[in-house]
Amino acid sequence: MNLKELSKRLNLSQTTVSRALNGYPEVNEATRKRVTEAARKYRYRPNVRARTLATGKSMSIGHIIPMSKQNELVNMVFSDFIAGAGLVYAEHGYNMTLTIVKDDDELEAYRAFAERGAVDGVIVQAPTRNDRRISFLADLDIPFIVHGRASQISAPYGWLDVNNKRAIETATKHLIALGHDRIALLNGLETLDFAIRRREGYLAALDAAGILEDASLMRSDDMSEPNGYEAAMDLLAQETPPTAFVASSMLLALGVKRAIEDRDLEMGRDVSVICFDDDISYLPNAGDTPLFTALRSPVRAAGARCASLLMERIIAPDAPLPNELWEAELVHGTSTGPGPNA
Amino acid sequence: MNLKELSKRLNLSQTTVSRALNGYPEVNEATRKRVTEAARKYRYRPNVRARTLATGKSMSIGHIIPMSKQNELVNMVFSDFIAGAGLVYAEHGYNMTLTIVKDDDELEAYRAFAERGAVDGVIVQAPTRNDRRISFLADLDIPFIVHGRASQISAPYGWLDVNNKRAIETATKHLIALGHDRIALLNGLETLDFAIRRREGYLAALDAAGILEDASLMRSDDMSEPNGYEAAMDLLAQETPPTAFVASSMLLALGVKRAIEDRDLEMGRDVSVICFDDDISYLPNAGDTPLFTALRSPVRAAGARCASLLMERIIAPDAPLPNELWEAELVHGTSTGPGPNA
DNA sequence: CACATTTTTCAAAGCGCTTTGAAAATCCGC
DNA sequence: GCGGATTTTCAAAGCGCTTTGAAAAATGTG
Repeated sequence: MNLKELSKRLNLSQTTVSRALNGYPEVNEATRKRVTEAARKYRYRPNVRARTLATGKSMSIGHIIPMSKQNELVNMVFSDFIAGAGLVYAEHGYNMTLTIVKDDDELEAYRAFAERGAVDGVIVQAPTRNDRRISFLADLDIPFIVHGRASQISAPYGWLDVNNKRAIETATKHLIALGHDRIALLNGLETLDFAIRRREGYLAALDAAGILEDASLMRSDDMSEPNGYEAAMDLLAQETPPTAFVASSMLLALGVKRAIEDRDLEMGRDVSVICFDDDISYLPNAGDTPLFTALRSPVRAAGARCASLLMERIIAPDAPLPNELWEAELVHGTSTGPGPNA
Repeated sequence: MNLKELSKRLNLSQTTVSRALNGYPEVNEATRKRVTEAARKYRYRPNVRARTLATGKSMSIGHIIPMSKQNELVNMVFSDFIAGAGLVYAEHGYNMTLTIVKDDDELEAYRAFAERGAVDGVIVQAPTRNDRRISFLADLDIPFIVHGRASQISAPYGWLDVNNKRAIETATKHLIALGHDRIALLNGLETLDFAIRRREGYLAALDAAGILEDASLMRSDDMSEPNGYEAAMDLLAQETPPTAFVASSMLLALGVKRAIEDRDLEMGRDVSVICFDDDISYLPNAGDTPLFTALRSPVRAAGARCASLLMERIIAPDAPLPNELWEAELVHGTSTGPGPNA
């Protein structure tokens, strides 16, 4: 059943039927009722392809997930992020167009989205320092919101970020206050902006305490459990192993925990661990006393908020660009305890 | 730059330009070259909305992710599944339309996809015993593939499933062979078909060994780490605690592991754990000797295969419905050891 | 009741492509 | 160099909606 048939059945023009259904004021309430009832009766549903062509809006938001050949892992954070975003889209009548691309094709995928009119806006995730996507999208003139920031980009753009530097600075200071001074950093890939900021936070805390940085205590890799394990095993095997770890994700921290146990040590007593916690729904660091002492910032909420900001940008493209910096919250778990200087 | 402008620039009709670009044979190679070059030069990209309207195909596959109010967790398996599927879609020029819906709106979301022509096919995940979506989609006459099966549905439909019963039967038999007879089952929600099959496998193995089933040893809940922990803590506190666990996911197994350690026991020595392993990329149970003894079946590969099957169905809707049953592979890890009867 | 206003409905154009059916151009053999 | 076959190009219709600008109907006013 399409509009033509429906309007024929009703002895009305397509115009009137369309307007009745879309809530335009210039239609008699009696006929509107007649139309909506007929629409229900005949199960009329406007064809979305025709509608998007006519309106010029695709009512869809693009998310592009790059998948590298080296690190085949799709960020686990991602699924919670889109869960948050997706619900907001739905509330606004939008849906989400997801594209998984090999790394090299990434920019091209954004361009395809924009120039072919496939989506009305996009979300950029995990920006690098000087992320090419940002100016690229600005040139394409498509609304977008960055989850994170690209510190080397000066031109304004809309973003929502966690204060990664302060979060990790707080984490590190917490360990220092507990009496640790050999503190390892297991960071994410430092091509990513957030990882760089986290390192800065780590270094700032050491510096404030007069602790010299030690390159051998800093690692940077994909934030998977095995990588956390490997790095921790390696570090714990040093002559003077670290007494504490700052991990950039809960998965890394789980790897560290496994390494600690493998060496017959106890987490929270022999070795302290603090991590950044994205508050993933199926891997929660929860309870009255959570497993890990952590800096928590829920990624699902961030997804929802990014979606809202994007919706607003689409509605009002000339409004000032939103910039939001969220603070992570320190939660006390069982993974930290007094260090050698306590 | 749209088709009209481009063809004007080239002094050709829209027909010819369109055909040249879409590789139709009835166009002179010389003009085709001229057209493709001009298209590149002017960065012409066909508008996807207009194209989908004209062709009647949306070139998009729908995935619907329900999010319950009770258990707010988005299945973790899901993100690896779509990573596999997404790449296959891309190869075929399709992309993925994702909708996150509250539970109640789920069927309606499928209907919207189908009747509004938003997608050319859908994937159904995590079917229940008598999943309403299957007949619903069959009625809507839209190509679909089910990841899993709905055992109470007799009408044919396309599916790809893991032999869940045999996998868990093998797992349980493995534990029995090791000398265990008090074996707990931590299952997923038994509204889901795969969970029911897994329980059947568990019971079949017990039965074959003449072990009486014990309802107090069987749990069923969301497959999250905390649920695994809670269930295991509870079970290990019984007068005669189980000496082995069959866990329906690696997250549950991780929870079990934590519980075992909390009770100062050692996994693989005091208590054995075997799990179903979806081989999630960022939470791998890998290495020469993986942490968990497990029945492994990679979910990303399943996603890719489901996508392929769906592409085939779209191309040839009258071909026989594909049904594929995959066997899980037993991998030996450190989490199992001899039981009391060894 | 005639006229101006407002409300309601309509026919037709347009969104940017693909595709049909026909016309124009080219080619071929004799 | 001519008629027929073939290759190449084209104008126009159509996909199913929304939206514009105008007409028709209803309402109000003096």
